Amino acid sequence: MKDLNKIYKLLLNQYGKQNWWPTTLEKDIHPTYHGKKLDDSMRFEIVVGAILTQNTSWKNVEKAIIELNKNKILTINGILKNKVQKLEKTIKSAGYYRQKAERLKIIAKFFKENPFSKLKKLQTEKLREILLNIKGIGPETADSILLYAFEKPVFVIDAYTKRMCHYLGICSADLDYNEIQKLFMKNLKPDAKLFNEYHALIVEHSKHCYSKKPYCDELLK
DNA sequence: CGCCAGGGCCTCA
DNA sequence: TGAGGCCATGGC
Repeated sequence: MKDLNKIYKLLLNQYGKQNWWPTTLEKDIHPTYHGKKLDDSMRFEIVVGAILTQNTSWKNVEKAIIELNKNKILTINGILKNKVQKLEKTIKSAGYYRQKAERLKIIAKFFKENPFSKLKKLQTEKLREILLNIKGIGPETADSILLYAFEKPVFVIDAYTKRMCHYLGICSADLDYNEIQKLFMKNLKPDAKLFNEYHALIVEHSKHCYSKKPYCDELLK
């Protein structure tokens, strides 16, 4: 069995750097993050994307984010000022739009009351706990926010990661979120840049190998 | 037409 | 605590 560091090297070699969090920079509509230092508006956009992409393809999320930006709703105050019905209409393409509109309201309120500058000073574990107590934020969304918006070395586990690990014989199919996360974090250097790329590479690789059955992974098996 | 997409909440044992 | 139902649009 290949170890997790080896798998990373294979994926990086195959697909190259992913430079997440992804944006539609070619459309020149919202800010580009590539190689830039994150500011708070960028961090918030990442949080919004993390909510919208729950069980949803990024393509559909991208449309919703563009619509939010066009309507000047892609900010904490924008989300707070607009009616939930307006939010629902704007993010419709992302699916589950009623739930997600409500969730955006809740997280906007949270980040209004708790600025990034304050939250950044908290211990990662403490911040994770706080995020998990927000309605609409589960383990994957919390960890995506920690890793991509706060740049904390937290490994994000998603359905693809579980599928891939099970297929490769790295873990059993029913291993729970925290256990499989530990598996990655114990075997890798705690480096936010590494975790950022690794998770993105797993998603990219899985779109090729783990989207439709029967799964077939010539690269890693 | 059916399946899937970068999940999470609620309910009910 | 864990399995199952539910949420919903768009691509293929």
